[in-house]
Amino acid sequence: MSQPRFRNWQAIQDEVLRRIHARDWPPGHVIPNEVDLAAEFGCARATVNRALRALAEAGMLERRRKAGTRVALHPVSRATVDIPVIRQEIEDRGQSYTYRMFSRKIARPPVSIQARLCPDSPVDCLHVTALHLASGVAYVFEDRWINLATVPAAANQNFDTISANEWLLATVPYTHGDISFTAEAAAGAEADLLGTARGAPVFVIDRTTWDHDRAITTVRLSYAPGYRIRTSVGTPVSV
Amino acid sequence: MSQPRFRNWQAIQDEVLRRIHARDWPPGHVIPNEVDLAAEFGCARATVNRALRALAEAGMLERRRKAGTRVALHPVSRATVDIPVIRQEIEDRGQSYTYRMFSRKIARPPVSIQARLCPDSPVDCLHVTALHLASGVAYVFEDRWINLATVPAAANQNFDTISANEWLLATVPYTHGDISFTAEAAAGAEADLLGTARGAPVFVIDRTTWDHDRAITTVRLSYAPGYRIRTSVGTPVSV
DNA sequence: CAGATTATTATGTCTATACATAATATCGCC
DNA sequence: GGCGATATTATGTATAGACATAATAATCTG
Repeated sequence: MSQPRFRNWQAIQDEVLRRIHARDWPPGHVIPNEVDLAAEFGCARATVNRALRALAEAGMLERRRKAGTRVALHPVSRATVDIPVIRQEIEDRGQSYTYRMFSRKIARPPVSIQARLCPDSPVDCLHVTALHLASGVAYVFEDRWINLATVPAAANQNFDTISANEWLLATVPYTHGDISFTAEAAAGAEADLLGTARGAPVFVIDRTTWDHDRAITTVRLSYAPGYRIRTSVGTPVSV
Repeated sequence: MSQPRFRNWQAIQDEVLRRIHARDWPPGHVIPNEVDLAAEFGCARATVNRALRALAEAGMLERRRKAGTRVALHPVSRATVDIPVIRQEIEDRGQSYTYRMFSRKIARPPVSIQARLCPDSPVDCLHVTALHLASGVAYVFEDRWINLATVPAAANQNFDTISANEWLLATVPYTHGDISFTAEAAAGAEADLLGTARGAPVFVIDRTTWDHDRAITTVRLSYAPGYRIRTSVGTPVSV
């Protein structure tokens, strides 16, 4: 029984997926170990490892040392969402980007914001509100607090030509961030600026970013009606 | 100048990230090639490759053969969102899961659904609506069409005890899917079932899944107010 | 000089081997 | 039989070397 010899890791990945789909290896099933698979596929163990590791990252397999590799019981859909810079997002749609700042002042943030930016002791923050427009039409309203203890340089920026969104990305590197998506009712001023009725559903992205342990900024982005985040799931099978 | 010798790929990843954050390597900068970095770090090229590949997958670097590796110009936040089975999601919150089916009938879907499930020629589909409850409270309303040409077995399932969501995941493997997130106004029956006012903002997930080129199902999940998808971004630095 | 061909280069990957590490299984002891 | 020490096992990772591949740069040719 001379095997067709799977020579690259994608081919092995596809074959493993095929067996999962064909229920040769049903959910929960412990699959053969890397050495055996390498022998069966006629390749090095490192190649099998590469294929299985990729499948584990995609959520199809669960791997534990000594315990082995099993087919995931709950095949969660693991989608990767790219959240681009707003200017980029608009220009990628073939529309022209404009930007209008509405307010900019230094203040102590409300406790809800303090909890995220400076949980230990309140510090001065820069509060900026602005609107991003696509071909002249309101696209997203930005309500941002910048931690001046982490980013003192922000105090010297007036943000009337370049948005805080872009300035921060270009100036202040971050190590990690929290993001959440919700559907909320458009509040007063927000609704007016987005050109929608009060109480209309708006898609909201809340994001807080840090540089190591120091919070940089927290922002609420409320998108005009019709906004949709698209993504896809699925193992990168060469269909 | 004896280097500290970076012996594992995570250490190399951290060092590369440090240089990016420190603006030693600003956005757009072409970093040294793998051979040089391996020499500098005192490790094998494969180890450098592992570190850089991981950073490229995270969106921090852009790599092209021959052209080399450069720091990403637009550091898009690449977030991975796990979309679990609904029962799992509710039970993970420590709440009890219940399920109520509302309607189930075989019919030709409307054109908007046909476009996704059977673009070539209309086929019979199973239309199921149901409500998932967390500790007795409405959690998410499910409006699903199942392609009977792809999944004929679904016609024999009444879905009164097990939800279509779970049955499909356990029975029909899929290769890939489209997902989108929107904020929409709760429509009539939907609003009543979710226990919210009509027109109230609901978070909606639309998903269509395929097995290779054959569409399996398309579903609209509208979540009760307060629903929030959380995720995080950031390179896996060992902070 | 334009266009086609060839050389160069950096990443992509495979191999074989070795050792590290975490988790389980087993054994010996009380 | 219960419990702690030890052996075993599968994955995780590092290494040096090799060849593949894509994209660019250089060169040749009409």
